Amino acid sequence: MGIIERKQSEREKMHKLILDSARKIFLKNGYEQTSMRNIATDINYSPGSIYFHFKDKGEIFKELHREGFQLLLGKLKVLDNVADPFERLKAVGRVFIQFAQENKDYYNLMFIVDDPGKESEGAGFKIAQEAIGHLLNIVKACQQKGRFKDMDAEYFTFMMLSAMHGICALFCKDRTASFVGKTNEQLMDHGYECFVALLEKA
Amino acid sequence: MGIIERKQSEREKMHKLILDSARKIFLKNGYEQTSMRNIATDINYSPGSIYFHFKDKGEIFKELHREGFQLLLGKLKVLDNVADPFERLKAVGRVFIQFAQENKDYYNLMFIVDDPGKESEGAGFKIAQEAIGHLLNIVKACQQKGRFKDMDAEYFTFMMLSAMHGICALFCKDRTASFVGKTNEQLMDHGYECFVALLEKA
DNA sequence: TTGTTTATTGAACACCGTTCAATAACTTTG
DNA sequence: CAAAGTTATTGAACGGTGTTCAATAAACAA
Repeated sequence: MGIIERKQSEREKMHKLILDSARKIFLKNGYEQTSMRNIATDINYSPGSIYFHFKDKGEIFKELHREGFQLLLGKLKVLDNVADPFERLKAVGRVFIQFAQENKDYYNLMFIVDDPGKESEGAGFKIAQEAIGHLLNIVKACQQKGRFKDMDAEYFTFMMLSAMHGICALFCKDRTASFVGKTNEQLMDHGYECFVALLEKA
Repeated sequence: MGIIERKQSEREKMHKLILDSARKIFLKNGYEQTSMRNIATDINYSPGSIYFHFKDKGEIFKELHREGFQLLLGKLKVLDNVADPFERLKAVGRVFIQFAQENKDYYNLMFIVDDPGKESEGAGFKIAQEAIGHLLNIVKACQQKGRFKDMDAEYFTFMMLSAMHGICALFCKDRTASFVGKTNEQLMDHGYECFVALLEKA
């Protein structure tokens, strides 16, 4: 019976329609500045209708949150081809920062905006953990090649992530204005190269 | 005529009353989760009255934002006694992170919550710039003693700040759950020591 | 006492996320 | 085909938000 399948596909179409509009508006105006009515108006639907397809605003957030991580992970996966683990580590940082530059709003959603749902739960948490595990493995591979031998791998990974996130977070919140005469991109790129210079001496 | 002075002092008293209540509620529930009506109720005033003393919610934010920076700067100033610039630099980071741990909500207000007012403007911006200039000077002093000689002082400062902020931002947003079996404080403290270890080798 | 400035009020406006009874559209059953 | 049932959609309504503003009270100056 192809009827329930058609029903299903129509529900999926509606799901996608809402999500596409939400993505567009979320990434333009930010999560807080986007209302359910904005989305509803955009797709010519009633506000209440969205709640038939999504439990609440946080549910839409979660889906976009996951999207963002998949996008980032996809870009990081390419680096598996880089044979030397230290080169891979440095490249991860560069790709991470580039991702933030090119997807400022996804980045906000993923790392900065308050998680409306409960933390440490759901697919979003799992995928974040996957990303961290990935980074941790690279660090350990570096150590097996003799780098960062005297460091705890987990704390070192956390520190790496913090440094990269710090750069991106200041960028996303435009807290870079105090460095006059330098563009955001200059600060981020050269700032990261400073960090890499430290790594290279360790 | 002491009358206009009394008037003035009463206006200041009211200003303080609102600010005290706002601080209490902001730092407990967060900026977004605090309403003008919450504040008004707390001090037994009408919602509209607040607008006689503050332009809008963002104006209150700005004042607390400034407070936070003054608190932080006060703690950093103590470190002027540390003679060796590199020791001073390392201590700045430790104090910064400690500040975030002890004043999570101020930290949020200062570095994470969206600035409701226009950026790069007003006293808050000036004080932030002062803090950065302070850090920059320490970095330059380190360079004069032979450290970080091959680095650009400004980019290096930005990188330092990013690393510290990254640690604190992950903490403030509880994005640390993916590191199982470690407390926030452990991650922050040991993570920072990892970073210091890098600095020491440079 | 009258006029003027200053401070306070609370209703009102336009928005928000969310709920829900009503309803329309479509599918299944009798 | 008609009745019953399921599914999707609606828009009003609820309680909340930041903010404005005419009315008002209080304190001062003339």
